[in-house]
Amino acid sequence: MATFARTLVTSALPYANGRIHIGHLAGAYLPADIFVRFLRMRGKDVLFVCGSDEHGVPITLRAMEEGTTPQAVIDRFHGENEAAFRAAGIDFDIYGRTSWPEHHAATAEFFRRLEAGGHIEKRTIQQYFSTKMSMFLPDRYVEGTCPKCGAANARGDQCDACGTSYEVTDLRDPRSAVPGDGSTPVLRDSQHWFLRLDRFQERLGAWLEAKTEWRANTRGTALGWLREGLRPRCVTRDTEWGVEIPVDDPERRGKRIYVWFDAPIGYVTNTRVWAARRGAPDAWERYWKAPDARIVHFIGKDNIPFHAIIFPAMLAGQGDYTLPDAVVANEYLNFLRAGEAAAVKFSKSRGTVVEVQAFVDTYGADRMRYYLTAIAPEGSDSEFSWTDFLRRTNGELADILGNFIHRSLSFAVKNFDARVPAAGALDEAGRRALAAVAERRDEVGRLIERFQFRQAQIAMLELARLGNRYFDEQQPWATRRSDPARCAGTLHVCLQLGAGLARMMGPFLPESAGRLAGMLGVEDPHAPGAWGRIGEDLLAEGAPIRPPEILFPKLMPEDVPQ
RNA sequence: GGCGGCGUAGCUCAGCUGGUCAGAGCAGCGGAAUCAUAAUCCGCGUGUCCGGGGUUCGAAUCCCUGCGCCGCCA
Repeated sequence: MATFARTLVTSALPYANGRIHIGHLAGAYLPADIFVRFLRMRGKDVLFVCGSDEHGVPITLRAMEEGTTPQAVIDRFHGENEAAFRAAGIDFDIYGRTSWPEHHAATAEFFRRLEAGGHIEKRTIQQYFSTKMSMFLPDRYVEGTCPKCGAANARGDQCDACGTSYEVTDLRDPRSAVPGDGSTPVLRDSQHWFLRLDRFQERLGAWLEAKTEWRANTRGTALGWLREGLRPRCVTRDTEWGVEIPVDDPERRGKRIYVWFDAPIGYVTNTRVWAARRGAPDAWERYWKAPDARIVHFIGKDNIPFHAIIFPAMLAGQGDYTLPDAVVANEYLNFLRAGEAAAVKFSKSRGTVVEVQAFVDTYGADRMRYYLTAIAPEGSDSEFSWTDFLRRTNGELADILGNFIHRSLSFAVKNFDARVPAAGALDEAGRRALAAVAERRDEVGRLIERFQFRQAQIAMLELARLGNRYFDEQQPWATRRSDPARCAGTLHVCLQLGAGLARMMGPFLPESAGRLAGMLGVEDPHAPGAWGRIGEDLLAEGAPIRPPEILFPKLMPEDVPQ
């Protein structure tokens, strides 16, 4: 892997018309946070950017349903989601908003430069218009009768009954599906602006071909688009809620830039705002325009085309921006209800949503982080279930990791006067155990660099398994009387393993890592460069240690739903 | 309809560019130990690597095809 002077990490901007749930977290935020914490611990220059995506028709519809304004909707969910991320230990450098004036300015700048380069052009299309609501209707807000099978309630562009797809204009008996509307729409001409993706076919092709290390789902989907041939894509919509189209043209009235065009620019905006707040207004360019910086996007699989094709084309069209080095897309996390065979999507209406804030409030951030990383949908969809959550957090976090820490600290506190015992002359087993710390560190690091967080966490836990095995084999409870010096050496090694674990836990379990470091009296695991010091002897002989608190109290079956 | 991903032991999953790749964890069975959150450790896995063809000296790993699941696009 090439080395970079700086890394910009982004997580998909959550849409500000609802609260984030653990499926979102597992897909685009937690993996990114682990990656970022790891890089920081290695002393790297890394910036982690996210924020709310606050434009688009769904927000206006939600406002209509609730009898409030779009602004009220986004204010509420921006605040709630930012708080939820903080509670989950997701450590953004900035959590911005696409409603910021800075963002409207940045988006306008993107648009103008694309237009100046001939990459955006105006076209006329035909579209349904609701005279009752005085608005053009996106395809998804038109319903009618399927032109093929005659089923009622077919969607605008596809029939759920027979699976046929068609143009919205082929639908029979169309009617508006906008809440409170239901009228029959009429076709009208409409002017819109199109991004000439086709002009970037070659550049994107060359760029993607080189990305052989990307995950199969991401690269496959993007290459599929290229094989099909890129086509011009409409980047404006008929809505009053969004960034104004920066053209001197009366046709722009009642229209705004498509939310999917402006949302990824939010990454840029938020970086710029971050820089401005630090009093270094140009610092953002060191992440977006520097050849020695890399950009890494974390997203869900539904976002692949936007991050692997459309946004890169927009960046390429600016002239001086760097294209993403990696786009890391996860599949979906589904919800498996107790007693049911098949998992379902997280859905508020079906009562299968587990919201982040509520989860953290009940079980703590690290338990949630551990489990969501353990079941992360990296290669294919995966399932969340409460019984599995119970089993894994108890059986792995509490029993393997937590108990190793606890038995080691307890033993040292009781038998060695709460001080780090002397290593003495370590035998082969002791030396091997200590050497394993650096080996695990390198393995975990390799896996994180490859975005294999699930495996990385397993590799971290391996160190605790190894510690338990060592503890059992050395039987310090027996050597305590028969060979006190050897017993001291054993515990010395175990505590060193604990100190290594405290740091190695940092990216995955930040809160517990800090607590453990406190018990052992070692440096903050998140200190820059701390990762490289894993495996060094951290604990001085005779240094005081604190009586252990239980890191992960076990959960009882009645502690989880159902 | 087109495209992409996935389909490996009861469960959750590793297996990159073909040759100790047939594996790990959990569950289950047997045993050891008792420092510790009744927590740990050791031993035991004859699975059509979704089906069918093909390439090859040799394929879970490449190609074709069929089936199933998920998603995207139109």
